[in-house]
Amino acid sequence: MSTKLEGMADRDLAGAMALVHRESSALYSEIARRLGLTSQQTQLFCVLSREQPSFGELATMLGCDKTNVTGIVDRLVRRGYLARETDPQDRRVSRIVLTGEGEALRRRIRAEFADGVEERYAGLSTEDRALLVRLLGAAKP
Amino acid sequence: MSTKLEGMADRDLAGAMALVHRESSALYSEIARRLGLTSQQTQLFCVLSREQPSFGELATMLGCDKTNVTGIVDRLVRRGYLARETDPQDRRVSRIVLTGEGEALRRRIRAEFADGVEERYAGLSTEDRALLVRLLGAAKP
DNA sequence: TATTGTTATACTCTATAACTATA
DNA sequence: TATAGTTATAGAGTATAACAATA
Repeated sequence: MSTKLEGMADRDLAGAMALVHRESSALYSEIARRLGLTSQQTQLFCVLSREQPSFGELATMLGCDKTNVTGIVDRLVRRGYLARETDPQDRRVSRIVLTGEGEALRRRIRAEFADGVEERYAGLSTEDRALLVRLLGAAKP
Repeated sequence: MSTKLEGMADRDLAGAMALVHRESSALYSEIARRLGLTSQQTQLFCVLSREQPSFGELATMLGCDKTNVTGIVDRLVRRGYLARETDPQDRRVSRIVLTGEGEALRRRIRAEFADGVEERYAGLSTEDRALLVRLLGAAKP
């Protein structure tokens, strides 16, 4: 494949990252279309875990302003996937909670995303895949 | 749909990919804000090379519908970064051309993206970085 | 006073369908 | 007829600023 330049490693890494980003975006879009969601909604389900983030925390996770989260969550509340819960510790904060339907959808989205990634990297051995995970996770902020 | 997890490697890889995707999205947003652009516009400059893609080709590269490209390009034409050129071979197709200003901006954006990636993976040795590039590029479609 | 989530505004991105001009 | 790009439309995402409730 591409044992390309060795003085251009950073440029190569940036290019590889840009490509990976486009591939993941395409995967999110594909899953979204299949499930009648938007790409952003799909990504929201991917960052949600069982813990219940506040609107501010979710904004940070999604990398967008908190004002956007209100709208995105609203539409998913209207469709029955999410609910708001006031934090008893601090009544200013609302926590985002998955409904039963929401949890089922979340599982399906994550499984489909994992399938897409699996298909993309099917050519790698188990060891190489573990190595890739390690390298990607290295020196995380 | 697919063979489930052997261990948790696939889940881990998917999680790592989702994280990398969010990080790159954040990087694009940050560069965009710094330069007074949108995230999409920034990504457009990152996929543009010296070759001059048609609107359809650019739509494929960006992973969006061709109808969107018209608007995105329009706004960048209005700001003096891009121009349209009718393909003499087939007068139906328009090719997107970088102006001088556009080429300068493209270089700056790619450099800033590369800087961001470099900073993120500063903890990796040169060898590990080359390995990462190789693993990411493996078995590409 | 500071913070959390919301609303208002204005603009951009998005997909679908219908249109035009070329082929 | 088929294709490339455009326009029209409607909805969703985006950031900024101003606001209400709570701390």
